[in-house]
Amino acid sequence: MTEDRIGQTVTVAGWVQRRRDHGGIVFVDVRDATGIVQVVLDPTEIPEAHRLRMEFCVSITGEVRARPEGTVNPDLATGRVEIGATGLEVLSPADTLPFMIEDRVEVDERTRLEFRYLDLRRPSMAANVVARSRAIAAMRRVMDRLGFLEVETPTLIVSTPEGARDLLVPSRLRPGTFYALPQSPQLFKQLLMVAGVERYYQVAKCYRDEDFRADRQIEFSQLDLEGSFWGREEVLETLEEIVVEVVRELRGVELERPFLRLTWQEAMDRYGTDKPDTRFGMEIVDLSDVFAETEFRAFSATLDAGGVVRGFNAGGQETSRSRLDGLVERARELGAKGLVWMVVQPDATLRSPVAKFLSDDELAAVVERLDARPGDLLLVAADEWRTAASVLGQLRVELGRPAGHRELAPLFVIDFPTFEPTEDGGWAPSHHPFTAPVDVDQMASDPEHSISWAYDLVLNGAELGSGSVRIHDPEVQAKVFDVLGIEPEEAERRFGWFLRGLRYGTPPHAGFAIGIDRFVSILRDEPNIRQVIPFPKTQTGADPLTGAPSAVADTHLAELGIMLRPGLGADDR
RNA sequence: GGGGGCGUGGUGAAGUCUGGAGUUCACGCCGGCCUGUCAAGCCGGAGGUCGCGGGUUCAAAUCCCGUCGUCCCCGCCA
Repeated sequence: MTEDRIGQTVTVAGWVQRRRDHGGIVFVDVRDATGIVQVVLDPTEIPEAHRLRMEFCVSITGEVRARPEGTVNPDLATGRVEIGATGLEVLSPADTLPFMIEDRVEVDERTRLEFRYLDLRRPSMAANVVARSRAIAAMRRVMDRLGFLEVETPTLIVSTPEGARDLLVPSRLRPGTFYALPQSPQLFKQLLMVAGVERYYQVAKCYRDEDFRADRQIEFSQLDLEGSFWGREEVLETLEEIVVEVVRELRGVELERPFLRLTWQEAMDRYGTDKPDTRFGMEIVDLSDVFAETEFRAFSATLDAGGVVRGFNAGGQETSRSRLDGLVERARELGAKGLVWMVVQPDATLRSPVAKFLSDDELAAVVERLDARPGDLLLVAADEWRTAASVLGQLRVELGRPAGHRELAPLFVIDFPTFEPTEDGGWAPSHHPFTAPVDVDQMASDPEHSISWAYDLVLNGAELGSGSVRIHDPEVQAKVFDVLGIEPEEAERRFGWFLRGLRYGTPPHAGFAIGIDRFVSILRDEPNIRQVIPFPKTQTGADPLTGAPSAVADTHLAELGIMLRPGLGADDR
């Protein structure tokens, strides 16, 4: 609706974004999915103009004309023209709104979800819907270009008690038994490789019944993909193609390839996390050797016990005593035994509560290692390696993460450990039990140091997804189960249907899954994924719009052979 | 399972610390005036179980206990 339509008679249908009723003349901004245009109504010709209210759905006919001198609105794409109305039809009036359809109003999120259909009319939310669609379209475009087949897998599957809690669906035809909703299409996509599909992808809904977070919902979407005769390189190259295409589509920028790669060990050592945010420095530095001979008990005791002393330069920060005490408190919350702060003075000496316990050489070495300049705040932790890493990593992010996230820093973390220790002294898969170890013999003899062919995609410090080269040899699979303490009988009972499939000529294969909600929310600068999910749930799993989850009729339960335990609070139906 | 923030006309906020009449501001809604606005303006009006329950007090939005809802975080998320 621009100047090239001047003189044309048009009909616009949409919603009343705003009305400005001057009595003798009425201006109405009409909004549809494509934009906003100003309509001018003369109440002497169209008396109904006075009745218009926000969000009425209307159809207006009139002539497009140039706006009079001095009334052009440069903020509007259609601001040089207006429609002189000759006819007005109210297609549907609107009740008084629960909130206004504008971005600048912050509304309680529960209310937004209860009236999500109105919330989605807000420009930024409408743009999120568009962005999500375009992101998925870009993904499909790449997959199609690379010769992938989109294959659907079932959402009512067998429960495999492993990983997250399953969501269960009772079976009517087989009372007392349950389907599970898939946590991912993992095993089905591997069987598609056995089936000879070779290049598979799917935009898949996944379900994990764990507690909610800003970046976690009970149901979410993944771009799931898998390739036969593939190893890690093929997967990572494909991922780069996808990420570059989606970022180009949503941000209009061209990411550099190849993406940065860090091994898991490097990521943990330098950033204290397996999902580093590399948009800023403040890298963590090992100081253990600096304090190898230290007199300072807190450090020497930790080192003697096999721990580490590490720190990072937080740069220029507010260094009031209360702030510094707060950081120490925060470190304790995060599990550290303590935290040592040092503030670099103008003469390059260090102000620190522990300075008097440290030698001049040690202090000088710290300044040098951390490249410290006057005004810098240095944070040092002495602890068991993993604790030191996670505490410093968390503090680094809290002190350094840039506001907003316009920059994009994608990277791959590779060479994940195959296992992580469990509380009872055993081993749990750090990715999943179908992940191929790099060295099978070492995996069996030294599980602690075994590296697997697992990798993550990280964007701005958020885990966008993970994948791995899979085990295609039943012998290797059996050895992994052995390390995990899963007896062959148990493996057969839980995964037999899948393991049988591996015994009929399984091609080597590898794959990945990208979290679509997280990806789009980062590219849209949204602080949580609910903003890019049209109908999300609250932190307690409720949908304020529909009232889900709800109690159901006793007759319905009886049909399923289900009797509820008393006192669950859901029996007030 | 645990820690923290928030809950006040339809919406957003102030008032809560330090108890004293449901008080205030902006938007919306209703009525009136108004022919060039674009967050229109001006005048008038309606609209409340201060989330809910209990307690302390002469008196509770305010203090205490409990509970519900919501958000953030830890645990959890192969």
